[in-house]
Amino acid sequence: MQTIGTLGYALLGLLAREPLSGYDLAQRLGERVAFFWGAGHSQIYPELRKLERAGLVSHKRVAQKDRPDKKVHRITAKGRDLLARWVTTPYEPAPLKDELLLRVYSVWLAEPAQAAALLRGEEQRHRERLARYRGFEAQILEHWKADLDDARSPNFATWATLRRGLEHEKGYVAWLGWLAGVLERAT
Amino acid sequence: MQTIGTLGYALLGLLAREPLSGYDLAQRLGERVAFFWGAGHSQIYPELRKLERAGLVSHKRVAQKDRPDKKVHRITAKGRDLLARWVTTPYEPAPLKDELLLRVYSVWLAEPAQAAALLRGEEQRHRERLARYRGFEAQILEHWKADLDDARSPNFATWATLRRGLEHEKGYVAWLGWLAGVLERAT
DNA sequence: GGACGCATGTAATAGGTTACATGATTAC
DNA sequence: GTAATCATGTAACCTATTACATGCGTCC
Repeated sequence: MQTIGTLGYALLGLLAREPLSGYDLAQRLGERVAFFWGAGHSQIYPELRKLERAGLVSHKRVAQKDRPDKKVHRITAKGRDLLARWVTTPYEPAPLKDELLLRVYSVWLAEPAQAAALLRGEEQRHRERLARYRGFEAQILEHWKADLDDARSPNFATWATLRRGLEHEKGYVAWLGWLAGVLERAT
Repeated sequence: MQTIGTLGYALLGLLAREPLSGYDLAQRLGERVAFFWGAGHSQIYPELRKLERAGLVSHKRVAQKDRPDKKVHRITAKGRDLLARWVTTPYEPAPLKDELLLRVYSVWLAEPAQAAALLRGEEQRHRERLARYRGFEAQILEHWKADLDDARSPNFATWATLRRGLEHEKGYVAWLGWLAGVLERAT
């Protein structure tokens, strides 16, 4: 029995909610769920084959009119069990990596005005992300209100991760605004 | 001319402040500066050789009594220039990866009590990290007060990254406490 | 004698990104 | 025709982790 990696659990976590094609999975890991994991399609397709060989997912080819065929992947009972057990497995956090913070660590060597411009651009990027997350939040509060105190509901779990994403973006925007302001005043 | 990667800039960023051995660099990237980057010694030693071949750092062997010799690395003028230019180079953020968030995304499949226990453990870990960062903050406010409004000072840059680290840990602790509470009440 | 901290490296493997590759259909 | 979206894959390369490997000195 081969051990499955974090990407595998990311795919299983998405498939535990709904059957999806490799393309769909790549969309979610490239854009929508991007506040806690990410992957490109070139990593996803081979990983799906691996999960299938391990009996954790199965697929069915589905013909579509007006579009190419797709392979719809479904999680198996075995896959669901493995995923459920993984959630509470003891864990060591990976060191977090943030290239922008790393750049700021050396910002004292750069022109303050140039650095401030870069940071204002990032502030804008994170404001947009925050707005997008607030949009998700509004939809959740509108459609899933009843699930938000039910720990057994997938919608509750989505809500929980989104709350963290929202706080992260809020804090990041505030920090970027503060730092850009300091650098602008230093010119 | 070879292009240098993010790890290379992490090492240059540390060496721009003070000369350090490979061992020292590994300490900082494994523990102290860990709120924005990380690396193990097996990655650091080869990378230092690479930076040296590119003329960005130089080293000098220093004998010590009671301890093995060490190689003290120093950034060159060329290295400092490259680092300063990199800081304001246009950049695309890497998707962030947080395995704990990924687990929470599937928490609806797990026993709430077990999940809550894992989260309380993480809450404790982050509380400790927060306390450590507050200790750094106290030292900075005591010794570097005069530098904190000088954008050209390395101490200002350290302070700026630490502020982000503090906010990150505060937000994480609050979120973990909230989520663990919800899961405990669901038992 | 054994564990621990200092100090430096290499080798094997796993994980991830970028580029290559193909092909259908729809909208402009 | 040509760009965009849907859809699936492979190959080459780079990055990062884990394990292997060595050796001195101090403390218990």
